[in-house]
Formats: sequence, C-alpha cells, structure tokens
Amino acid sequence: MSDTNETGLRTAILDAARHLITREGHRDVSMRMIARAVGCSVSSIYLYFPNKDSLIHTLIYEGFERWYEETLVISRLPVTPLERVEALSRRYIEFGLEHPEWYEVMYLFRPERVARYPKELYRRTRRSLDLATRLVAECDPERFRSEDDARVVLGLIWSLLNGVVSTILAGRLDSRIDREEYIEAAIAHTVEMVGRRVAAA
Amino acid sequence: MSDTNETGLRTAILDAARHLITREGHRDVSMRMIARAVGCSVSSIYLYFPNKDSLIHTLIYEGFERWYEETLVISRLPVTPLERVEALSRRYIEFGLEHPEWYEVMYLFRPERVARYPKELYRRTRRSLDLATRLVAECDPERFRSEDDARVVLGLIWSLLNGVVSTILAGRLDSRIDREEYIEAAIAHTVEMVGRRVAAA
Amino acid sequence: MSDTNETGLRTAILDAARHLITREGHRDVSMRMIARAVGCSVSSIYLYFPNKDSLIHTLIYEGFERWYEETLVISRLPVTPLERVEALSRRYIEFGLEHPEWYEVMYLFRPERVARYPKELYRRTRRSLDLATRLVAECDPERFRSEDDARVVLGLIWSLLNGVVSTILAGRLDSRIDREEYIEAAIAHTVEMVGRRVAAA
Amino acid sequence: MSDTNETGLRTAILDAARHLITREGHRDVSMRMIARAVGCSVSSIYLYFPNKDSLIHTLIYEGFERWYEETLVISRLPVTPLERVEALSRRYIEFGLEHPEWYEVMYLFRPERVARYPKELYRRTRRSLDLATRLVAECDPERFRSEDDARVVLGLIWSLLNGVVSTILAGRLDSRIDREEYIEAAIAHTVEMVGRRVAAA
DNA sequence: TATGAATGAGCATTCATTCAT
DNA sequence: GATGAATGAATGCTCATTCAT
Repeated sequence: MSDTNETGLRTAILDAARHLITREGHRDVSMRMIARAVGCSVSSIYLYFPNKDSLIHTLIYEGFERWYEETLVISRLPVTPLERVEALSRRYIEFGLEHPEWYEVMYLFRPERVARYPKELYRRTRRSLDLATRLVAECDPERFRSEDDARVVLGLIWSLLNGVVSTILAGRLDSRIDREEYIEAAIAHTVEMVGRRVAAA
Repeated sequence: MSDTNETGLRTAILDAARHLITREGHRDVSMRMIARAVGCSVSSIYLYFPNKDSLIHTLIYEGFERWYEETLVISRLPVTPLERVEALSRRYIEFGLEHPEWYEVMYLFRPERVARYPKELYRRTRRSLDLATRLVAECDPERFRSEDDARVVLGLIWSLLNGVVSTILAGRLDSRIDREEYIEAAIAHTVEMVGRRVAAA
Repeated sequence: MSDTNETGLRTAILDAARHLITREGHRDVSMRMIARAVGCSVSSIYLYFPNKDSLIHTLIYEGFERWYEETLVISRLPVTPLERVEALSRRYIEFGLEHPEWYEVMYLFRPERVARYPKELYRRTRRSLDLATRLVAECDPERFRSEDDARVVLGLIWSLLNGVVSTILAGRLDSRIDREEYIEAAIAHTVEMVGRRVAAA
Repeated sequence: MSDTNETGLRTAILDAARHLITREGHRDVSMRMIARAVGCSVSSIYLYFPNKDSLIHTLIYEGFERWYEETLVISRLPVTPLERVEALSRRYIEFGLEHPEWYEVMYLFRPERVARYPKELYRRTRRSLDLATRLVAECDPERFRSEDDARVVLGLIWSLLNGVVSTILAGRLDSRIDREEYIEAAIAHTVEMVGRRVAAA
C-alpha cells in the first residue's frame, strides 16, 4: 500500500496480476488474490477494469506492445541483416527469461479461448511478427523473394525460441544440460535456418 | 454407463477427463463435469482417485508412458540412425496433433506447480528423453562422444518440435503459412541439427 | 434443522422462501437468507433447485396449483350457481388473507419479468381462470351466452377481489373502515355483478 | 447534462429514477443506473438525497401529490355528484395507464416496508382519500349520513380500480378480454356502487 | 462398489455509501 | 455544487471434498 500510491493503483494491479499469473497460471488467479497482493479492496479493481477478462486482455496487450518495442529497436541496429536476426533471437530468449511475466502473459493469448475483445490484440500480434518476417527476408532477398518463404522460416524460428524459453521457464530443461550452451546452440540454429538453405524435404 | 462397465469405471473416468481437459483446459474441468461425461456420480470418482490432483497426475503419467512406447517402437526400426531421428520427429508432431489430449496433458506437467506426487513422474519423463538421446547419439558417435553433446541437440530438437506442435494446437500458426510445408521444414531441420555440425557460435 | 428432517429439505426451503418473500419482497430475499432461515448451507439449496429463478417459479406454480384446488372444490358445491360465485369470492379473500405467502407469491407472476420457464405457468394461471369463468357463466346462461361476456365480468371480479386482498395485506386499508364490513360489501358486489345486468356504458 | 441544468439536477434525478423504476422495479434500480441516466456522478445524487430510501420516498410522495391535484380538479367540476364520481374513476384508470411511473411509484408505498420517513406520507395518502370520500358522500347524503359508510364504498371503488389498473399494467389481463370494454364496465360498476344500494349481505 | 446428500470455501461481480478534494 | 476514488458487505453460484448408507 505504501509504494503503491506512487505508481498508481492501476499499474499496481497490473503488476500484481502479472506476477501472480506467472506463478499460478491465469485460471488460478482470482480478483481476491490480486487485491490482497496489491493491498486494496476487490471492488477497487473494478474501478480500473470492467471485469477480469479485460484485465487479462490488458496484460496480454501490454506484453505484445513491450516485445514490439524490442523488435523495433533491433530492426534499426546498424549491422548486417543476419546479425539482426541473431540479435532478435538472442533478445527474444533474454526477454522471455528476464521477464517471465510478460512472456507468459503473451502466451496466454489463445485466439480460441480469448473471446471478448481480441480484434486489437490480433493486430498487435501480427505487427511484431510482420516486422520480424521482414528482418528475415532482408537476409537473403533472392531466396525469400516471396514473403511466404520468409514467413515459414520465421515460424520455425519462433517455434524453436518459444520451445527453448518455455522449456527453461517450466523447469523442464534436463539438469544435465548446460543452460548457456543450450541457448547459444539455439541462437546459432536460428541463424543457420536463415543463412543457409535447408536440404529440403 | 452401459459400455462403461466393460472397460472399467477407472478407465472411463480417465478418458473423459483427458478429453474434457483438452477441450476446456484443466482448471475449467470440474469433477462434476467428468462425472456427467462418464455417467457416474461424482463421489464414485473418489473411489479411484483420492483427489483431483492425483487424477490429473495419473493423466500426465499415462501421457508420458504412451509416448515412451512410441519412442520404443521407433528405436527398433530397421533403418539408419538418421532416419530413426527423422521418424521420431515426424511421429512426435503427429502424436501431438493426433492426440492433443495426451500432448496437452503431458504439457500440464510443471515441476513447480504439480506439487504432490512428482517423483515417479520425473522418472517417466527422463526415460523417454534418455532413449531419444541415445537415438541422436547413434547418428554420429564421433561427434556425440560425450552424452552431453547429444543431450543439448536433443533438447533443441524437443524445443523446436514442442514449439511447432503447440503453435499449431493453439491456433497461433500464421494463417498465411502452409501447415504441411511448415511441419516438413521443421522435420528437415531436426535432421539437419543432428546430421550436420552447426557453424558454432 | 431439527424439524426440518421430518418434512424434507426441499419442502423446508420452499416454506422458508415463501415466508421470507412475503415479509421482504422477492428481490430482497437472497439464497443466503433462505439458507439461514432453513438452517442449511447455501449450496444445499442448489441441490434441489438449479437457480433462484427456478425456486421462485416453483413457488408461483405451487400457489396457482393450491388455488386451483380450492376452485375445484367450490365448483362442486351442491348449491345454486350464484351461491357458488359467492363462495368463490369469499374463499378467494379468505385464501389471500390466511395464506398471504401463497397469495403474494402468485402475484409475483408477471409475464414480462418472469422470463425463463413460464409456459407451464401460463397454463396453470389459465386453468383456474377458465374454471371460474365457467362458474360465472352458469349463473345466467342467457346473459353469458358468449364466453367473452362472462370473462369480462370475471375479470372485474378478480380485479376487485385482488384490490381488496392486496389493500388489506399491504396495510393500506383506511383504519376507519371496518374490515369485516368491507369484505362483506366486496363479496356482495361480486354477486351483484354476476346476478344483475349493469346499466351499461 | 446540457438540458439538465435548466430544470435542476434534483428534478432530473427524480425523473430518471421514476422512469427506471417503472421499467425495472425499484430493487433493480441502482444509484449507478440513475446517475448514468442523468449524466451526473453517483455521489452527486447524495447531495440532494441522504440515501436511496429517501429518494424513493420522495418519489412516492410526489406521486400522491400529483394524484391529489387531479382529484382536486375533478372535485370542482360543475356536474352532478354522480358524474364527478364517474369522472374520478375514469381519471384514475387513465392516470394509472398514462403515467405508470407515478402509479407504480405510489404502489410502492407499503407502510410496513417503508420504514424511515412515513409520517408525512401517510398524511398525503389520506388527503386524497378524504376528498374522494366526500365526493362519494355527496352523491347520496341520505344513504351516506355517516362518513364511514361512504368510506367503505370508496374503499371498494379504490380496490376495484387498483385491481383494474394493476391487472392491465402487469400484462395479466386475459388476452381474450377487450380492454376498453373491461375499463368501461369497471367504471360503470363504480357508478353503480355509489348510485344504487347493494342488496346487502 | 457405488451413491446422494451435504457443506465450507471460494468465485466474479454489484451495491449503497463515504470522504477528501 | 460536484466528483472520483475507495470500500465492506452482499449477491447468485460452483467447487472439491466428505460421509453415512
């Protein structure tokens, strides 16, 4: 309650919700728990969010927004396109591990289950993805003449990176594996995927 | 209720629970719902499982068991080691997409959140992983002289495949990407990871 | 809780709800209050009624049922038709005053506001009304050749009697008026309405 | 908010409350809803009314006031006493049907449930009633030598008219009954009650 | 082996009201 | 005169679980 006043209740609620969700999963986090964590009454939450859904949507929205900004910074780095992709991969893993709350919250986004206000959310998701796709395409304009080709590769990269981050966050990484080595190997692979043609299926 | 008796109530409960969880998420599935789906009373479930947690643990356990059997079959295929790895990758994606119930249920497994009976669960997880690691190691005994090297690569493969499956299951695959192409590219990549040395970081 | 067991919880719930509604109005009666009055837990109520609406519908339904039985008895009295109408009027007022719970609960029935399961309720309402209409018609077959004529008169009678009962129950009867005299005058009037042609409009 | 200022916030609040209550019932109308309808803040309502109860009391009070004025006008009509009673009956039904808000709001008045400020309310109720009683008495000074006799008859008239109005407003009028015919028959009856001695009980 | 009855704790949400500004 | 922020208490309802039979 003390340091809450400084940043505003709305922000405090979002922070508490994000942390609790990361720890417990979003279905297990109740408005009561959030209120208790913030130190305000339950009904005060409803002063800032019309309902639980919208609170969670806000969280997801902010997660994507936040990652988009990271993507934007990287897209402007004065390095080679391939190095930009490498930076993007590295940053994605870092982002996920440094801010598991943001990462997990973005992962909550499930088109099928997130019912009520998803239109704007969709747009945000796409924005980051499209920018990243462009970064991939720039690496090899000849190979990625069609945007679709770049998209498939980006899709794989994204899957790999998500697999890596979620494996680590979930504590499922085999304890006999060295974490740094694992991460670096993943990044190296994403660079490979972009820089070299796959032997094809 | 009629054909339930043949296979046993316990099995019927597990089946119903698995399907419901896939459709609704495990937090949204209640004992009531399971009982209704099975056609028995709620309290009958407690004859076979001391509580909801243990029911879910059983589900996870069975998921890993099932996948272990698949892994076992592949490990005995009379083909080259590399082809076995390819088969493993393909089968993993197929398994996840064909049986989202099993897949999702395995994914429920979070050491931190699954509190009560995790010891045996851990062992099951490892068993599949170790077998798969061996399959990878056999592809290039020289490169994978140390088991750890194989483990890192398998970790990446597993991450990539999980990323692929979960992306598709969650409906998050960019609609502009062709699904089959995406899957085949992923499999091709896993083969690449094993068969060719990465350019290093 | 002691005398509850004898009659069954369901009945106890209905009784408590009926009394509370009479005292407080149906919007002011909560499931919690009913539970407290009965001496059971809130969730136990949901064992017998899927929701509050259906509990109230049951109450209304029973009220109409109960009154229908009264009507039926009167319709079989071995007296003149006019005396039957008189008996009906007298019994209606008595019924309302003796069982304000039943009476008020029937009055809750508002086609517009009672949304969910009103079909059967409608039928019950009509049943009593149609029987009463027949009783009126029998008083003067010549005058009430068309059923519609009897219906208008019955409608007026019903309005008068409802006005009388609700005025008394609401405590709005002018304290300078003698209650018995008032009631008898009302009954006399209903007989008049049926037995003598109105001077017309 | 713009045209609100002209008439005053207090009036705007009362108007909004009256309309909402008619549409939703007084228990379902919240201060929030009223504020939203008016276009002011919730707490502004508390500037004019100490609490919700007193707001509703004011509404009831005004309803009776309004009807009293109608009664007053009729009491001065230059026609025969009996025609005045007829006019009163007709006007009462009209008033109820034209202004269901006023009518319903008056009907909210229940001495038992309206706890806090009922003294003045009582007085208002009586005022209309006494005036109407006098109108009845004037029709037949000989028969209504005692005021009490007139009061009983007026009580019946009032009950009948209330029954008629509330039946129609509640949508409970049998759909096979012609509304105009029903109303005219009711009015005719009130005239009868006053103009002709009932056969007695 | 199977169940129906019962419950306490919890859920998201809404309410009338207060108070500092 | 007017408001925004805040809250405690209440609402209908669902849940996992227990227990006597």
